[in-house]
Amino acid sequence: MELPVAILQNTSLFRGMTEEEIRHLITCLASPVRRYGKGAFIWHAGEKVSHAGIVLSGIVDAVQYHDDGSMHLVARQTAGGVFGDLLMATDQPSPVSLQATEEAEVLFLPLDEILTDCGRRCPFHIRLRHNLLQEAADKYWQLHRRLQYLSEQSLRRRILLYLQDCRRDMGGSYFTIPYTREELAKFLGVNRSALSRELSRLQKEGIIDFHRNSFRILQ
Amino acid sequence: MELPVAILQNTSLFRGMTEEEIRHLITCLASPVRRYGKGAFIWHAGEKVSHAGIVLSGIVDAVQYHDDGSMHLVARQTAGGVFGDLLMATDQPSPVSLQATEEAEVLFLPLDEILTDCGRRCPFHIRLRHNLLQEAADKYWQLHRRLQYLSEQSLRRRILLYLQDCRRDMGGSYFTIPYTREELAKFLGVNRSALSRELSRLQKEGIIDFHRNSFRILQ
DNA sequence: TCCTTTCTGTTGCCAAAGCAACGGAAGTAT
DNA sequence: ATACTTCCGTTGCTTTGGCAACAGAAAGGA
Repeated sequence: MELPVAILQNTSLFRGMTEEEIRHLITCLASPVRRYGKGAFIWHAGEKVSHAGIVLSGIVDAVQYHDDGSMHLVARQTAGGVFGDLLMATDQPSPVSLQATEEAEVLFLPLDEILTDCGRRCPFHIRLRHNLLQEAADKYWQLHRRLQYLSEQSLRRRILLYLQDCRRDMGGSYFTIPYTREELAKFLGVNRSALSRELSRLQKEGIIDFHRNSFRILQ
Repeated sequence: MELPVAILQNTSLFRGMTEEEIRHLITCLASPVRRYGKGAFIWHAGEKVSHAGIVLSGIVDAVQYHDDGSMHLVARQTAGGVFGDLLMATDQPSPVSLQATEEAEVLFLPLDEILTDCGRRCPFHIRLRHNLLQEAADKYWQLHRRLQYLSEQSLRRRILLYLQDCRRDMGGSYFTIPYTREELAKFLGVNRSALSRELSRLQKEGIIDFHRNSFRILQ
């Protein structure tokens, strides 16, 4: 297939490279592209992973199946998203399964080839490693932030902390959040109706203003 | 000072290298060693970080100071521990401060030199990069696991999930946990007395057995 | 050994939040 | 326009777990 190099330029791993450099690199790495049907598993939980994947099209989810049969969405990647970067680097078996929630095309990058110098001394190889490390670090701090929300003891403080972070990230007094109420409740680890109730209280008390997904912090 | 290469051999970053290789590498990287007095700050929150640090002696804590003046311990490293690995890799300013809780000696490794080939083509340079990525990934999944505890809605399930993981990690029906009650409560994000109460209930119901830090899961 | 400090378990009270159920609003397909 | 589905706010009831205070056990120092 024809590689959509334009998509790759906007991925975290290939950021800052020219189309030509990316083509060169993918040749160096001998990266295969695979297609997965809707619902197909890319890796199962418990396996060891040796590649990272870049989603070229479709949706790839990291999911966790619990003992009681319930399943939990850990992360979702769409076109341009990277997965497996934090799995291939560890010796541990994967705690999550990777599944194509919609039919998906994936470009795989083998860890060994990323780390090793390919012998042609491509300078973007260094850049790739830097980008990979950055991707891992960014994901770490993202998780760290979520952990801070869950560490707040009161629902009110969870909400306010989250909204303040949102405002800071998006800059501007009005901002929108990327979740439905149900999703936000799950993200903050609380009951949906309790979340709605507390949001209403905050609005009554003049601390925030909101409608649906649009929010504003008043004080 | 004389570098304690023996300590370094047991660190995650230099794992799998001979003493000689480590010496060579440290020369390559031109890694400085610094000493910090008790309470001294290594980095302040908000700064950008360009080095990782290996603790040679003493204690280095990653802490977070809240608006209300309270402070929160995020991570602690003692001799052989690595910090800053996940800070230097991101463009974001550091969300935590690094502080020497006890007088400490630290070996610093500059990110640029880790990523770049030093020109002498040392093969352990590759190994170092691999170890660094692995360290980052391991820390990520550790955080992920903690997040799973906090995502459990009931105290009972948090406790059981944690204890089951402990048993799995330590292998054997009896196991000990590395926290006091107070610390465990904070780790699981619950009130200490509520934790004690639930532990007692679990014991009364014959689900677990414990005394102080020694635990056993009965069913 | 004795004193002091820290750690742990226990209990009563109460507020915060989970749960379930309902109804209206918004969005989508026919 | 209508029917249907999803999303959101509201409310009453109930439970969980936070909080405070106390007492006994363990640990550490003089």
